[in-house]
Amino acid sequence: MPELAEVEYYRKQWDRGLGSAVETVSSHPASRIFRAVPTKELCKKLSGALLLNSETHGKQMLFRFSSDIWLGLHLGMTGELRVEKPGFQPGKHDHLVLHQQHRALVFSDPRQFGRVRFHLGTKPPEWWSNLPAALTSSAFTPGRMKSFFDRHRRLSLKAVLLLQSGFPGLGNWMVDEILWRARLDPRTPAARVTSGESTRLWRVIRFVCRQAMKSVGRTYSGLPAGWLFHERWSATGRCPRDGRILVRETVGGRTTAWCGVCQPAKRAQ
DNA sequence: TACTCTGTTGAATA
DNA sequence: TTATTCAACAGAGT
Repeated sequence: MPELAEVEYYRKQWDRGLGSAVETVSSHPASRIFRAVPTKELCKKLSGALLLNSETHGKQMLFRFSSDIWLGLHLGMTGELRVEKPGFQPGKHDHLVLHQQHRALVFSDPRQFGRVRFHLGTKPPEWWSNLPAALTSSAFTPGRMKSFFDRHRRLSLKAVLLLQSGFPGLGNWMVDEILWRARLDPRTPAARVTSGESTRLWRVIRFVCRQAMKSVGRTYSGLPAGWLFHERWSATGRCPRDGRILVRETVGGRTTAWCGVCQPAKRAQ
């Protein structure tokens, strides 16, 4: 379940290949992750190109190569990037492998919910430039968040925060963590959030994103004790604040854990 | 063995 | 237009 910090972790895996040329490319062209991408052309173009830099935006990754080549990757649910030894033989789930002289850069995804994009041009592709404001950037303002809530008034907070068009990079556990910290019931309709709660929520979003980025890793084991994260997976998980057994229900179509005591339901008006 | 659950995106449906 | 449901896929767990 790669969310923004985990995506950042995977992006960095490929950093070891920065400045080096791709010698050959292997791929499973029929794999779903390529969607409409012309794999033949992608392999041909990337062969000989230098990996110049990379960045993440929410759950999206963009790798820039010489000769105006851009490679966009999305890990979906089970995708991962890793580095293997030179001459690596791709396994069943290794859909795209960039072979360099001293290593192989591997994109692997058993369930094929991930996605590869490909762009040629002097400027970044449109699907990259048009991404919503990053949550840790100055462009993500309380006002912007409020107007997003206004556009999705009837949706539960859980569902709204999962919308990548408003909160790029948030995933299931991060949203639960955020709502727990902001002491808001995940089922609360976006329209019922008061301006005070909204401000609090905005601060918590930035806090959780920054902390998650600081403890970048595949397992999030770097997250401080006392976070909901450590409790929310098990059926016997308890609220780190008051020790109550967490409620577990499907909200917004996703398994959600919250504390019925410190995240009280709003009464009907 | 057969079933359920996992979690993200986007298409289909309401 | 907006909200909900479901399919895509593979594997781990019961």
